[in-house]
This record gives sequence, structure tokens and C-alpha cells, in this order.
Amino acid sequence: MNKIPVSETVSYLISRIGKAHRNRANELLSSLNLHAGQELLLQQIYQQQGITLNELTCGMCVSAVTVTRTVERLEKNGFLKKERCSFDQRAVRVYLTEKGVSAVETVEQKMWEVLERETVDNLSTEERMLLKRLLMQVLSNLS
Amino acid sequence: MNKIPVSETVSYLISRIGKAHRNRANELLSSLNLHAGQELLLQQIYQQQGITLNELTCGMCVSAVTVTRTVERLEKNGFLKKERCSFDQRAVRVYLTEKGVSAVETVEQKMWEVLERETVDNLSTEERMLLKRLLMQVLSNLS
DNA sequence: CCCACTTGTTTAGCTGGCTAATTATTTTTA
DNA sequence: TAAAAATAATTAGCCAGCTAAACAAGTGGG
Repeated sequence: MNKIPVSETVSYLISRIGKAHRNRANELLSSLNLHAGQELLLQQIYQQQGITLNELTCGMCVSAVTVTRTVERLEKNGFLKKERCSFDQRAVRVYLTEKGVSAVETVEQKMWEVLERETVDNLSTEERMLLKRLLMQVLSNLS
Repeated sequence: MNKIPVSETVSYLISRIGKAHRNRANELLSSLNLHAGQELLLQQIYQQQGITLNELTCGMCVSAVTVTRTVERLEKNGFLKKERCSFDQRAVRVYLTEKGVSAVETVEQKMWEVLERETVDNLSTEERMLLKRLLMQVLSNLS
């Protein structure tokens, strides 16, 4: 039973792909003045205007600190507005501005569609379905 | 022809898996006082003592700046030593210390093996081979 | 009613990663 | 051979992500 070298493991492939995928996402987002990670945050707010930072933290698998600071930058750049919750003065609620709404809708075509097309290029329909199924298992394993 | 929601694309799965995978790698590396990214750099030097920063940059798909700074931190923590190249005074060559060599050998068991086992858990041998093949195509698509 | 605990957010300080611009050292070339 | 171009590394400054610790506002129990 020979050990396979690290460079031929699924883990190594995932770490390489993760990096390449994120790099490409950043390239596609740069024309919108966004960075990878910010688009997911905006997406969440789009689906639920007035969502609290705490809810964003839970939904994004990211630390509360990261949410606070990313929200701060997105507000500075005019994508959203913060507002203290009137019921619970601890909580902060966030709302997309028009610029924010428009950004989310553009990201869909300018990033996700392009990225998906490039990612699954040269794979048949069956292979794509299969890959999706296998990746869902992997995600479940790592969560 | 319905559009599938972003959350069901291969791209979305990859970004989620990439994050989870990196998080888990960081957990496993923390006992060695290393962070994800550093282990790849040490690995490269292990395979070629005296490698230059420029060669490291090429081999790791990372910017030269990142290599410079990561090397600086790894030197500060005693994992490696820098030395100006005698032939080409522009270049800097790096060598693992004993601590560095030992770290690379430990990372193999403490991180890669554990991570791989967890990642491909619940997949048959055939599924693992298939997944590897599909991921190699994806990596090639994104490179 | 007040003190202790929990919860939501923020600050400080660290890491990986990036681009643009700078410095130093070859290498080319006019 | 001297000036121009290419190459190797570094500095400054930005962004995502993290932990630990602080702070502020609700919630409960004695």
C-alpha cells in the first residue's frame, strides 16, 4: 500500500482550485469595485434588507469581526447603510442602497455566470451533475 | 431552460469548500505554530534547499510580495534562513533549519493525512478517483 | 432592585494575499 | 563601453479572515 504524494490528493487539488477560483472571482469583481467575500455579504442583504450583523455572521460562515469591518468598508463606498435596531439597541441592521442593489444584480451576470462557465468547461452534462454530487458530499464532510 | 440558483452551482460549492478546507487546515496547523500557506512554502524549500524567492513565487502561484513577507516571518520564527546568492546578488536563497525540516515532516501526518481522510470520507474508491479526475479538469480550466 | 450572565458589536493586533512603485543588480544593446 | 531594459527583492498600503479582549445593552435570578 504505497502512499500517494500530497500533490496527488484531493485536498491538494482543492487548495489549488480554491485559490485559483478566488483569484478569478477577484478579477471579475474588480470592475465593480468589489472584492471576493463582499459579494456574498451584499447578496445576503439583498435577500433580507434590514438583516443584522449577527445574522450575516451566521449565514456567511465568517467571524463577526470580519462582518463588522467589511460592512464598514461597503458603507464607506456607498453600497449599504447601517442603522441601529430600535427594538434592540445592541443590534445593527443594514440596508442596500440603490448602488448596492444594482451591484448585486450585476454580480450575477458579471461574476457567477462567467465563473461557472469557465469552471465546468470541458465537462459533459453528466460529469457536471456527478461533480456537484461529489462536492456536496465533500462540503458536508468538512462542515 | 431555467437558470439554476447560484447556491446550486459548482462555483458556489467550490468557494464554500475552499473556505471550509482552509479553516480545517488552519486548525490542524495551529499546533505547529503555522498558518495555511506557510506549509506549502516550507514544503517547496524542503524539496529544494537553497531555492530562490523567485522560484518559490513561480512554484506556489502566489505573488512575489507574499513570498517575501511569509519568508520573513518564517525566518523570525526559526523555520528557515535567508542567504544572498553569491552568483547573482539580486537573488535570495532560503534553507530550512532543523526546526523547519521537522515541521515539514510533521505537517505530512498532522495535516495532509488527516485532511485528506476527512475530505474524502463517505466516498468509495471509484468516487475518489472520479472526483480527482474531475477536479484536475477544473484546475486546468481555471489556470 | 441590583448584580451576574448572555448577546451584539467593536477595537487591537495578527496572518495570507494582492497591486503599484522603488531599489539594486544583472543582462542587452546601441 | 555606456545607456537601456529586464530581473529579483522589497516597501507602502489595501482587503479578507482570524482570536482575544473590551464595551454596551438586554435578560434573569436572588
